[in-house]
Amino acid sequence: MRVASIVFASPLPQLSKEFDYSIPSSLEEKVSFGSLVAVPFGTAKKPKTGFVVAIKNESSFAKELAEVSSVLSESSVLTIEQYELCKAIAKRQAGLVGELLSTAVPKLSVRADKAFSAVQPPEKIPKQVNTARRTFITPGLLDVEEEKRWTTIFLKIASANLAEGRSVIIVAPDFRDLEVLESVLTSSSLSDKAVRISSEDSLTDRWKAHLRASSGETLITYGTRGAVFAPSSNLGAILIWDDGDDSHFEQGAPYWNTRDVALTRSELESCDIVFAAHSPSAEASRLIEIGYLQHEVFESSKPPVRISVSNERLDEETYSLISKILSSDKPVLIQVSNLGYASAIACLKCKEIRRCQDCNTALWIDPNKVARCRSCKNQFSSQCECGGSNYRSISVGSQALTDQLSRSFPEANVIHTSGLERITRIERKGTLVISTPGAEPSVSGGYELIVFSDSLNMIGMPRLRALENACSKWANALAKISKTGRAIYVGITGDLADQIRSSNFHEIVHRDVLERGELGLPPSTRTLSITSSSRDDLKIMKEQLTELLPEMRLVAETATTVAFNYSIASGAETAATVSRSASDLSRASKHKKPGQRVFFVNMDDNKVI
DNA sequence: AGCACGCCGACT
DNA sequence: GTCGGCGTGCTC
Repeated sequence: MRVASIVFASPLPQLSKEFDYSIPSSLEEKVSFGSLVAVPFGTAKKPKTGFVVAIKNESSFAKELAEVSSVLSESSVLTIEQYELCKAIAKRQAGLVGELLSTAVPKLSVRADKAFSAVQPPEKIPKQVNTARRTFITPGLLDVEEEKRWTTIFLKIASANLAEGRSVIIVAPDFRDLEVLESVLTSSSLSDKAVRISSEDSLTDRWKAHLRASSGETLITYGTRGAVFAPSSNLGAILIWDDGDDSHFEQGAPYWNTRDVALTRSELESCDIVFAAHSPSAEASRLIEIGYLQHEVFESSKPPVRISVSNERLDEETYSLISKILSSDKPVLIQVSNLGYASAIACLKCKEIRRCQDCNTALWIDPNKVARCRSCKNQFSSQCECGGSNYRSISVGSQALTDQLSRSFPEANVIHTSGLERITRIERKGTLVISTPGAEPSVSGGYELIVFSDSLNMIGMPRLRALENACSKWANALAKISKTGRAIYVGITGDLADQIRSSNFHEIVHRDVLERGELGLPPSTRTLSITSSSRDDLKIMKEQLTELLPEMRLVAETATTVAFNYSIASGAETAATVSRSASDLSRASKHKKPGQRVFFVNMDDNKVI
C-alpha cells in the first residue's frame, strides 16, 4: 500500500501540516508529487482538495488512513522547488505554508486543464551546479537610450539563459511596467517562449499559463509579484524590476515581498538574481554596500535640472516655460503628490502655505476647526509664524491643479492621471499631464519638461522611507523625459539639491542608508510589526516577546500595533519565536472572533516607521 | 473550514 | 426530564 502526504492551501493553523492518505491501487499511476487531489476530511461531506507533497510506503500516523478520493488534474501542478520555497518563506515570515500555496498555484480551471496538452515531452536537462551571480543593474536613465533600457537588458539576459537551456522568471511591480516588458517580449524572437503569470488574467488563462510553466519546458515566465513563486524548470535567473516599489509587497499575511522571496529562491535553487532600478531600494543599496550584489551601471546622459526654491507650487519662470513648450506642441509632465482636491491653508498676511514644523506637509483645517498636519496629525495654533491669523483655503490635490491649469492653458490638452486611471500612453503633442507618482503615462520621444511640484512634501513626510521612495518616484518619471528635455524640482534645498541636480539617486539613497545604519534602523535591521484588534492580547504578546527576545527594540506603538527592530542575523530565531507566541496566544485568546485571526504578524514591515 | 461532542439554561 | 445554545477540539 502506497501512502501520499497531502497539504492544503488553507490559512488555518490547525491544517498547517501534512496529512497522510493511502492511495487506492486504481489511482496509483496518476498520483505523484504535485498532484492535485481530492480527499475526505473530517466529517465534512464534500472532499477537500490538496497537493501531494510526498509518496511513501508507510505512514507514522497511528490510526487507519483514509483514501485519496480522486485526482483533479492530469498534470503535476506543484513542483518540489515551489513547495520548498513556500516552506522557507513561511518560516522566514512567521506564516503558514498553506497561505503561500495559493500564490504558487492558481485555482483549478477544469476546462483549461482538460484542454491542456504539454507542447513537448519535457527534455530532461541535468541542472548544472552553477554559482549564483547576484547583480544590481542601474540602467540608462533616459528611455530614449534603447540599448540601455531595463527591458532590453532583461531580454538579453533571458535570451542567454534560454540558449543554455535555463528558464528565467521576470517580475515587474504593476501592469504599467508589465505592459512595457510584454511589448518588448512579444515583439522579440522569444515571444513563443514567454508565459505571463498575472492575477489579472482569467481563471482559465492563469491555469493554462501555470500548466505550461510546470511542464518542464524552458521558458521566460513573467508577471507581477506572485510570479516569483511560479513553477520554472531549471531556473537560471530571477530578474526583478524596481524592487523597492510598493507593489512588490504582498498586503496580506504573511506579508512577503518579491525581493526577499527571490533572494531565498536564489539560495535554494542557486540561480542568478538581477535587480534593476533607476533608483535603488535601501535594501538593494545595502546589499551592494556589503558586497552581496555586484553593481553594474549603464552610464547614461542626465537631463539638465533646475531647483526652484519658490514657495509657490509653480513659480513664474516655470509657468512661462510650460506655456512655451505647450505652444510648441510638445508634452509637459507635472508630478503632484496628492490625489484629488485636498485642501491647504495660506496665510493672508505673509501669503505662504502653512506647513507642519516637523514634516513640512501642508496643514489643513480639520472638521473641528483645528489647524492640523495631514501627515503626522500634529495640531498647530491658529496663528501663523508671521503673526497673521486669517487664512484663505486653497486646493492642492492633483485634480485641483488640473482644474486650475486647464483654465491657465485653455489651448492645451490637460490630462489628469493617477493610480485610478489606466492611461499608460499618450500621443506626442502639446499635452499637459498632471500625474500622481508612478502613474505617469509614457509618450514616444519623451516629455520636454517634467516638474516635480511637490518634491518638498514627498521628502518631508515623517517616514523612514520618504527619501528613498521619493527618489524612486522621481527617477522613474525622469526616465520618461526627452533627449532635449529638462526637469524642475520645487522646494529642494541644501545638500540634497546638489545630488538632485546630477540625478545621483544612488548616492542619495546610499547616504540615507548609512545614516539609518547609525541609528540601528532598516535596512541594517528588520522591522517586525504585530497588529491585533484586541488590546489585551496585544499587550500580552508585547510582554512575552520583550521577555523572550530581549535584543529587540520597540520602535513604534499604537492602540492596535506594536513594532520592533531586530537584527538580520537573528531573523530565523525571531520568526520562530514570534510564530510560536502567536499560535499559543491565539489559542488562549478570549477575544477570538469566528474566522478572524488574533494577530497579524509582519516580519518586514516597511511602513510602520 | 466544517462538524461533532459536551455541558448549562428554558421548555412541552 | 429533553431540546438546543455555541465554546472546544479534531480532522490523515
